[in-house]
Amino acid sequence: MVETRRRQIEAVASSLFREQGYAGTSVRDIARGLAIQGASLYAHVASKEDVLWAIVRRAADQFEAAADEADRATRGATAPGRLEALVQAHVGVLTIDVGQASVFVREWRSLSTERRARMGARRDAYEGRWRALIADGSRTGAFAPADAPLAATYLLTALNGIVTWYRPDGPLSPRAIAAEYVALSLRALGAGRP
Amino acid sequence: MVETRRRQIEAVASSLFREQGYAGTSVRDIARGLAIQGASLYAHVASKEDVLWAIVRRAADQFEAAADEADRATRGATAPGRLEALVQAHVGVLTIDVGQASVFVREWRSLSTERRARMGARRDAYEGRWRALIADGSRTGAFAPADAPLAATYLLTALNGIVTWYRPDGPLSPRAIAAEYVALSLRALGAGRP
DNA sequence: CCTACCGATCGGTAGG
DNA sequence: CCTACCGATCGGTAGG
Repeated sequence: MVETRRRQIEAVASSLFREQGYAGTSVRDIARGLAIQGASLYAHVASKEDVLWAIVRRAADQFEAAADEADRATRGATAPGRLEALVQAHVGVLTIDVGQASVFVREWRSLSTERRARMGARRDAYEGRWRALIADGSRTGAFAPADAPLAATYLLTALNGIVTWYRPDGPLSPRAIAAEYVALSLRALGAGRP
Repeated sequence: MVETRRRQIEAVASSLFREQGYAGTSVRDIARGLAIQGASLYAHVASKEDVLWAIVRRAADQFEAAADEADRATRGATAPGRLEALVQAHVGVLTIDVGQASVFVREWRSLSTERRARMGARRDAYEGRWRALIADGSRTGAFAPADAPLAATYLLTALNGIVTWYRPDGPLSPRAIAAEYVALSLRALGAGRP
């Protein structure tokens, strides 16, 4: 099960990168989590950075796919309704694998220059969806007039902050968090409940 | 000027820690920024972690002092008025030295176990001020009923996100950012302008 | 603040 | 996936 082993490596690496950062985690730390020797890891991966890259790419895929699905499910709805779906989608991906999400949010800057630039572009495009939706809602009067790019950044950093405190065994379920964060975000934009 | 040299070291270290993280920054990186040899740094500091500790402590001092001042200046005011002052104070400290603030927000977890625990307690007490103010405003009806701890976390992570994108030479002044973030935060809590 | 140096650890390779 | 190993770099010390 080559693919399964890769996933195990990435799962162990995700949680270590979340706890200690990419630079603060050694290849031997990751190997220890799999009960193998450090050098044995290279039977499965080409480099430490490849592991980071795989994690960050998969996370980006999931955020984009969830946003696509939210867009599709709310086509034609009002801006607040579409934003609600987008927030729920984002919180869902953040909480379903908080290690992976944390690496996407905080560790992508440790990528090599070229990969960092490519992922930066993807991240910017993703944030652009939020900017566009907020600008659209401001135009139609559904949201209070605001600096759409700044409001998008405000919302996204508030949401992404979830990776710093969320624990699956904590008192708040992902659904409860999403519900509160939807309410806070819609109000921040000056909209009532959709 | 022993004290001045320490400050120079901490300034260089702050911006490197912000860009590369604590673990991703070597003692020699810091020394290079001061045009001295790596080993020469130890004429001024006891360890790499002492530099991190000094930066994080100073930042904590400044956030607490700014919040004290905001509290004092708005004693007796409504919860929205007091929150406005608190947001302005927080954004002020974040932007006046974004390198230092970034280390406070993101790198404090790299402290040794004991120091990390001490700083965690200080950070929690600071967040407690926000929780208390939000709970107070919810009680008096100035804010929409909400989970006060969760709302405080939402606001603070949105604000702290400023360290990931703010540049002093960027298009938005600290005052402009603070004004927008006050409006977003008050609306998130269900309050109009104070 | 410098030179010279220390043991430990880093990411990674060779060859099974 | 293991053993054995590589050169480079790490934080830090000794002794000026």
